[in-house]
Amino acid sequence: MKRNSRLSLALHTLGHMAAEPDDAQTSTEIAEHAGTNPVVVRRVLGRLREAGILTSEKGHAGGWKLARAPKEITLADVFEALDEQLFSYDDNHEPSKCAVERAMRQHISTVMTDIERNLVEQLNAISIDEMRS
Amino acid sequence: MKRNSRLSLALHTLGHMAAEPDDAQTSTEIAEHAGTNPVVVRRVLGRLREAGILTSEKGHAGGWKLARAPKEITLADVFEALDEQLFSYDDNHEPSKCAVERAMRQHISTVMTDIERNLVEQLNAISIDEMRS
DNA sequence: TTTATATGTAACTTGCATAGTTACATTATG
DNA sequence: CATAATGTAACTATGCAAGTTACATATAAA
Repeated sequence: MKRNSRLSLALHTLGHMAAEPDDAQTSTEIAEHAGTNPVVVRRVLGRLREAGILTSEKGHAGGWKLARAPKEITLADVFEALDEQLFSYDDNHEPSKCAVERAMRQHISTVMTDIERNLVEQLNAISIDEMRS
Repeated sequence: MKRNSRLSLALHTLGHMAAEPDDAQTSTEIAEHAGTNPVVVRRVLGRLREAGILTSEKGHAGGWKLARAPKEITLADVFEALDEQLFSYDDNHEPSKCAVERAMRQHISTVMTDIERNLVEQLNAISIDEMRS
């Protein structure tokens, strides 16, 4: 697997779960289907659980399930749960002493914030359920 | 320096150049001001040169200059020159045998393309010149 | 109550992208 | 010719995410 495949893995898995919301799936099953490792699956799905999108049960007959109806889970929910940085611009700078640099950052930041709001709006309009077809 | 600072370095440098478009700056000067290394500067600015945004001259009294007026250089030009991946979603997959996965990818791709067009449009409306203040 | 089977998670390895560095060839100016 | 700049190859250092191993914990079934 390459980099930044968390979103990919999450959506793929949620897509399958949306088709059969009552069947629990184990991380081993999910990992085999997705061509990765059970621990990686648990790490990614763990974030979705923390966000209230999935539930997990330990032990015999345990596994992972949707925490609510597929129609009630939007793409924006998933993005936020994974804490995906949508843009590659590095925003974690300490304050610069250079006025030019500060001005540039400010401008970029404004544009990015604007675009991000726009994106989240669009992502919120799409549920996992309607993404399967 | 951390990761993905190419855009940051490029904009910062272009900002200064826009203020004094006729003064050539050496990669050593630029590196010192930006707190990095001359070779790194040459690598990043080299991309801007390939894109026709900057020119460079070797030898005594050489250095880097804007290739055209600051008003004619947009944020979109810079983004494209640096080949920045705007979104973190990994799109470089081989075709999947799983229909659910293909459907998810298709949906995401549609949303991303839409957002990206929107972003480029906004970036094209902002020139380096007007970003200084 | 024991056994099998799941998650949760820490600790480590691996792979890859980027920054940083060193060294040197090339080129242009004075 | 000496100086000072870019251009670039080759290497090291760093950081991050995926992948792996190992094991503690929890739960269901035998």
